[in-house]
Amino acid sequence: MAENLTIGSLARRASTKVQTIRFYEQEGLMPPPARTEGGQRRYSRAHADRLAFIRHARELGFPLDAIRELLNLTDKPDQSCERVDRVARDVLADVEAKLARLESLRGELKRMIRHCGHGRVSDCRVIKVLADHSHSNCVSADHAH
Amino acid sequence: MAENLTIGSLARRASTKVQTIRFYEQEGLMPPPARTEGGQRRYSRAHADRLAFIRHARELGFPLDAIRELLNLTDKPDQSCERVDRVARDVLADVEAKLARLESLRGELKRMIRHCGHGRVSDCRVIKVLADHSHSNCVSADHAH
DNA sequence: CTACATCCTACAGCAACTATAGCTTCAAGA
DNA sequence: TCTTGAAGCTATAGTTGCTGTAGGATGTAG
Repeated sequence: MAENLTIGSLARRASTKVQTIRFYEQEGLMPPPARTEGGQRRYSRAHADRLAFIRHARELGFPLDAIRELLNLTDKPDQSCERVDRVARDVLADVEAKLARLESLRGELKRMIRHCGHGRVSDCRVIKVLADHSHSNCVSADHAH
Repeated sequence: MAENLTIGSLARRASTKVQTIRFYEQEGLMPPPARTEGGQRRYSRAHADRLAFIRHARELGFPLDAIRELLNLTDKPDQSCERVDRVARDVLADVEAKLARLESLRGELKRMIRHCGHGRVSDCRVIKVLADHSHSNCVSADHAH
């Protein structure tokens, strides 16, 4: 069951766009499926599973290169999963770095907005902070000079 | 003082690349500067200030379109700064949305890595979670079906 | 006056898709 | 069987915000 899926129904199942699936094929992440006589793609269950794997990894922030590596590793099930662990840890480190940066941005944005005088542009605190960053207004450390 | 800056020295002051400045000019964010007879750009203090404004806003996560709007608003200093406030709040909302998403990703990645058995790929928990998302392993709500 | 850093334009490339144009195929109803 | 309309096909360009490169011109210090 669920053999011979068209690209459209596969896309609906995976909550992706048709073009994304073709893009993954072009990038070597999805193997080329069977074709009808007229040249249309027909997918098997294995394809659907692979696409689900890719999408879930993408949702977790894995870049396509990392996913490619994970997919290669699953083809060698007897290896140690050290590399898999490594890839996942790299993604986690990346996510944590982004979090730290965004948290500091949030702080500065909130401060900026809180001090907005709601008057005229010429007195606007938001504009002043953006203009005078190097002089005084910026407290956060991660992008000071 | 600080008139007639070359593009290179302006870039050094603003911690940007030369190409980035040319890119901002092309995008209409930086006004075209004076040129020498030979065609090289020479920048004034006003240019340096404007570039600093752009860079600081970028560091805070403002997209170029938003920066364009802010720059237009600073040319009309008598208007209410309501729009400025709005732009800043939009950026903050965007930052907070990204934070929420990354926090949930971090949780799932950590759980995944913690459960990795450090054995063979065929038993790897990380791979299993990525493959079986739809079935059971995923607890987070924001991307469950 | 020569050497060398810096400048110029124009264009390609990055990530990960997304959208469009212009055409063909498939499947279901009459 | 024929027709119609949805969905498929390829190829290419666009998105964001730059960054890098090629191939040449300019500016300035010694």
